[in-house]
Amino acid sequence: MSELPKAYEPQAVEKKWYAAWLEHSCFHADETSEKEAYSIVIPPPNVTGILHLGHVLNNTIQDILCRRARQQGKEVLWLPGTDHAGIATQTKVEQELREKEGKTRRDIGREAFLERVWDWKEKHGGIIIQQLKRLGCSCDWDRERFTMDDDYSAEVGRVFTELFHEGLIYRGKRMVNWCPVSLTALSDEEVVMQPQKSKLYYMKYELVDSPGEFLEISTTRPETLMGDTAVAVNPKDERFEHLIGKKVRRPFPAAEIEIIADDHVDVEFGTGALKITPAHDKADFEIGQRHELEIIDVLHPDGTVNCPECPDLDGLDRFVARKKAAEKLEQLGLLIRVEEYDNNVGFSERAHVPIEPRISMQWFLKYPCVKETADAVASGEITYRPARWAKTHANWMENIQDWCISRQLWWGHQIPVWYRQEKVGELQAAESLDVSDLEAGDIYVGAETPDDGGNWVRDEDVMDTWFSSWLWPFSTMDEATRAKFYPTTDLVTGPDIIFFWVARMIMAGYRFEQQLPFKNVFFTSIIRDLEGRKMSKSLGNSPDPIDLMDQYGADGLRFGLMRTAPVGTDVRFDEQLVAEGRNFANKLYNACRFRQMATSDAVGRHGLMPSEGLRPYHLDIACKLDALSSNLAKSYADYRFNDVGQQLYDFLWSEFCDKFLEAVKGDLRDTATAEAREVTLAVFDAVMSRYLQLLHPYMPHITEELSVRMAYVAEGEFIMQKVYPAEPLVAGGAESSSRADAVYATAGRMRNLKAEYNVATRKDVKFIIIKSKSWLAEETDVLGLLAGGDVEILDGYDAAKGTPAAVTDVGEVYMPLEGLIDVDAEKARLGKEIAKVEAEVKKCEGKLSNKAFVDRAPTELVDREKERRDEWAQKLKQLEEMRASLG
RNA sequence: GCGCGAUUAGCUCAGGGGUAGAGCGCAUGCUUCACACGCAUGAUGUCGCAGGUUCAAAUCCUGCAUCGCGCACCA
Repeated sequence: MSELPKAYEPQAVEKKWYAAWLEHSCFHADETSEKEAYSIVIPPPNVTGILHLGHVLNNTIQDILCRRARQQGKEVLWLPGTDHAGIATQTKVEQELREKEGKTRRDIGREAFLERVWDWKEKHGGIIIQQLKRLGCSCDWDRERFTMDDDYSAEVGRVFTELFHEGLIYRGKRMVNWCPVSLTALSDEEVVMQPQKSKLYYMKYELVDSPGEFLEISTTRPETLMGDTAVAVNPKDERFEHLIGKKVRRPFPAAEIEIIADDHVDVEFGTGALKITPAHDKADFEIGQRHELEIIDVLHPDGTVNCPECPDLDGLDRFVARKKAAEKLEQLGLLIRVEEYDNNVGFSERAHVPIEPRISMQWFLKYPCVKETADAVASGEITYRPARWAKTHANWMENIQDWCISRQLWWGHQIPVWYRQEKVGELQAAESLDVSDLEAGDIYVGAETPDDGGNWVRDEDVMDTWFSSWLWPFSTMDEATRAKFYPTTDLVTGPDIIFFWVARMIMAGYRFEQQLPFKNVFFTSIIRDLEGRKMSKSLGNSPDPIDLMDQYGADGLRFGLMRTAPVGTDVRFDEQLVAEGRNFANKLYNACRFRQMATSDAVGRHGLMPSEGLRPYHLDIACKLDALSSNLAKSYADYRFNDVGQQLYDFLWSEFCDKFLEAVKGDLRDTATAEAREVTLAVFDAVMSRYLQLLHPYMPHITEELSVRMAYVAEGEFIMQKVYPAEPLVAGGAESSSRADAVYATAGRMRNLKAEYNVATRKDVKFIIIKSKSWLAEETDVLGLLAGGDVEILDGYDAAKGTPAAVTDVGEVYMPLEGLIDVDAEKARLGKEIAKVEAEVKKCEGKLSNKAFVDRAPTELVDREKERRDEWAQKLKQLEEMRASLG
């Protein structure tokens, strides 16, 4: 080890250990194990996805939980896989097809197109998996699943069939969110509202009965005017009361439409009169249903106008048509004015274009087990962390609407419904295929084509991708695995998919497995850039995790991200954090390198503390290691990962390196006695071997590397498989700790003195200590080492006037400096210090003279305050004496 | 509109009824034989604003402000 470079180089090390873990099946979960089960299913990333920082955070947390569970002796299953991501994947392949061959999917046909998607999947599907491996994820890759694996697909079909026969899945012509780019229906959850700068057009329709009289109407969508079948006013609106039931002229195509009264109309908004286009607006559709209005669809699926009666509009894109329609109104003298108007418009989450409310034939699901799902979270049977997300969950469950599960795509699980061929033409022509319209013998729902010899055609639609992901926690497991590992223990995911995924999985768990799918859900933070913006490709503010790993190592990235990832709020990502992670790895590496330079003998391979020759520093660091271990357990119990990281950091850097290693440095030099060296090496090893285990979940690679190099694990063993010992390293040891702490604190004061008098840090100085603690003589060697000087204990000391001095926990410290003594300077310095201490005394006294405090605060608090006052007063007295001695 | 977060050092963030914390950055000094991805020392805060509860509030309560996020939307 001594021949290794000064700085830790993670790249080769990380690669080596990941390969070794894989080779030895360290990640494989044994379903026949007797050990307690711990399981997580990965939130399957899109098969075409590329790793981003959100994935890194999310999967690092899962890996930490899994590695920690292994250290607790559990049988761990982390089940990985990918999601077919219907729209995203299909869009990508279609785009490629268009760019390379200038063809659409319809040009090549369903079968050929699907072949292409599978090819694409084979080619690109493995990327994100490789990236997760690079990060160190300890998934059971033998169990890797894909949502379109044959058996998984079979499960999806089975579930559909079951729910259909139960009456929960139905087909109907409804108003859905239609994406004019993807040409498919979307669920409500796939629509994102975005504020828009729109225009509000004020126009007027002439009254049929009173030519020359007009009703003023405001709208943002003049291009759907051709589909208007009524104008609505509020029945309570006195302005229009006399018009209800009368007719107005729709300008184009010319028609007479009725003025109706409906409560939905807001009297305050616009002119108070609302044009009703039942085919192109959800609210209008409902009003239309109430008043039995005709539904005129004036848009094609791709968002272009479908209105042959208006040739100048027909075929135009909806936004072009909007301007054109406004122009037409103006020419007709029917446009009053146009106002700028800010409103919210629903956009397709994937295609980033405004969705079009559209009536179409779709499959819907009435959610099963709604009550169980709401109750499970409300009652705490399933724990949401942070807890506030439970409210979001409850909110959604209350307002739940039927789920549109069909998509007009090809890539996905095809709806397992067959129609009798002869009926199809009829049905398609009629465009009114309600299930109720079909004779029982004309429709078949099931896995295979009915084999009655008839001609059957399959429903062309596929299912929403989430309709397969909601089965993920159990459909990914075979029977034996399910028996051992279901329900899973933890789920780690983003709060943005509570509706899409988490709540639906709970429903599916109850409905199909009669059990909740997981016990705890941990919602990760959303990672933002330093300006607080969401990471996105278009902004280019999303650092590539692979670059970061190249630069800082996977361990550095993991540690840096985890140390700052707050519980429950967004994270502002700063690359500096990752650099700190790398620096930390380097610090650890060098601490071990230091030990190996002293001797490559692994004195402490047995991991026990020596029973003899221990000094306070040895016991102190062992005590602190034990404290660290139990404090980490508390933080883990609350899923406070940032806390865990911070504690791991502080222990190694402040306690182990800055204090312990500096204190025992002398023991590792050639000048030390063999015994001292043995003890120190053994303590180093005992503490470090455990510390590496504690750090392992956060930095798996470097801890494995060091454990093996330092022989903390036997040949062929891995730290990742080693159970953390139940017994603490030391029992008690508090006395040693306080003695060590006093020495560390005093050394600090002595260094202060040197700094204040501009004595070079490295220059050895002679210190005199009087009125010292009885045990101090045993520790002067270490004190001198830490402070950089020699320490002499005297009964009394007649200090030259102006000698720098300080009052410490172990006695009065003097730093005689020949030629540097300046009475005035020392007086001034002491004066400052006295002022500080005086202020402290006053503070304490003020508090203690407050009768209310003394009477009403807890006694131990008052006592503590008194103690503190006495200590300060004592110190003050000593300091004043020193100043007095200066004359 | 309804709901939920956040507001602490220049930056990123911990903390939490009883002495304001870390890392980075900054200043000064160190090529000290583990580490400059380092060591030592130091400076830096009306804990968003205003009330209230309390012996005691940065912390609990109420209101407000600013930023952010959900949900619902009026064409």
